[in-house]
Amino acid sequence: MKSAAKAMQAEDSAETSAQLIRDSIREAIVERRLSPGTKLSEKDVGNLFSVSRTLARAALQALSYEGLVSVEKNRGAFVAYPSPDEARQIFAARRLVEPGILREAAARITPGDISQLKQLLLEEGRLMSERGQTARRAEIKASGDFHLRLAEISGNAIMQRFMEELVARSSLVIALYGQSTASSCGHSEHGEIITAIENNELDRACQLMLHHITHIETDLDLRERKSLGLKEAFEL
Amino acid sequence: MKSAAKAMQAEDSAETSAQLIRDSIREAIVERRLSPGTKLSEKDVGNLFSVSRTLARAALQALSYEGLVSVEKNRGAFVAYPSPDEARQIFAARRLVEPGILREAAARITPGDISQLKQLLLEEGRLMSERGQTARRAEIKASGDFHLRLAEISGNAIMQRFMEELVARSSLVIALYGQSTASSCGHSEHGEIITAIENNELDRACQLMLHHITHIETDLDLRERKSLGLKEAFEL
DNA sequence: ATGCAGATGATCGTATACAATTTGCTGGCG
DNA sequence: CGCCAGCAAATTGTATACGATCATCTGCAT
Repeated sequence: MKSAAKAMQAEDSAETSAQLIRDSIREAIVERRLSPGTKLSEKDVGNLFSVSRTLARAALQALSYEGLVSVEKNRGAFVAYPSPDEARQIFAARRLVEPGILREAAARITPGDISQLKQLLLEEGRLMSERGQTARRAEIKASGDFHLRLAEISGNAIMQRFMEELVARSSLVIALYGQSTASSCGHSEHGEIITAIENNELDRACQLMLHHITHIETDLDLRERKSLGLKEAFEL
Repeated sequence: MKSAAKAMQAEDSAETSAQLIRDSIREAIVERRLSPGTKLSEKDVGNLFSVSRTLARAALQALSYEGLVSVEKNRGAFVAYPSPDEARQIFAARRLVEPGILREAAARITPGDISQLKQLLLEEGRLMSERGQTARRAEIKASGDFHLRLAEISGNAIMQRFMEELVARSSLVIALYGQSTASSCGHSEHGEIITAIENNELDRACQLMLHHITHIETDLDLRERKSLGLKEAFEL
């Protein structure tokens, strides 16, 4: 397999410090430890990770390219506060790409992949029944990982990166507009998709995926929340 | 229309210097004034734009997130040199998303959009018949703009940005592996797609789009070129 | 002559310093 | 009493400086 190449490349690039900080902050955002709109000052970030503003700034810039933080000139960086319209676009994008990814993945999937996905599902179910914030966070992550794993199986690194961005931003949207305190993702729907793939019912799997994404979106209340600044109030 | 909101936001963000540099370099890459593999040292870039290494570095970082330059730790930044496999993934991604974008665009397209697209086509045709490097460059840009304009019409900013990345990287791939010295994009195919949209033959338009993308890819010779370092020779 | 070791130069990685801009406060004026 | 001008503090924008890493070249030993 390609583990050799990957290891080589990893050893080579060696995750520069700024990337580590970026990953930490991203994880915090996706797991909802950081709320949308929170200010991320360069100094604070730098102090928090014991680096200079230079690296903090680089990390924040990187996150802004992923749409997870928005940097405003001369004002600073903030955890992104996606507008309802942005939220709709995110889910529209997922509806657009995920069936295609699913098809590619189904064409390349191995029995090993399937059992791995099932195990992921089990883990997800276990977390759902647990109580507590940490379990909730882990559940959020796990439910996203299902979609990410599918993208990985598809073998297209570009689509995989794009999906990572979409899933991360989806988590932000759900944090903002989600109502059902319960699971963000219909857990059972993931299972149905897997069995559809197993049975080679590709069209049905795609249908299920579409419904699944729409289902997540339906559980949102896409009304303008808070007033993240008068600016936005007049933009729309 | 939304020009007011856009102007407001533009006035607000005001394109920081690093972004201007990034845009300049990206344009140079897409128009093939910069060849894949060319070294972009921070000092040189800084001198060229009369800024410090700080800003040059930021611009190069940004371009690396778009996949147009690759930065190697402690070695520097280079214009990306996509591998054949990467090239295939880029076109696979386009086949995956462009039909969907086309559908969205067709649902929202206005007569004004259509005439604008046709005008773009005319311009493209005019450039095709011209000689000279500058005409060739303009043609490359115009043929990409067709796809970009479609994404813009679709009204999904996220997909639009993704398409911008894909089109830019496609240009790099064609620069590397393209054989037909002639047009990168079958010009006539763009026209057929538009007429299909006009006639509400949506399925046919998508089919044409898929063939079009595949046609571009077919005109490539996806064999390893040059030897961008023995490193890569052993990675695969 | 060939091959390895150490020095040298260039380039990147990171921190710090200074300039520019914004924000919030304070004080005077209508 | 409210409002605007102007100052002060904080934050970002950019440049420069220093340390670390890598590439190249020289010179000695084999």
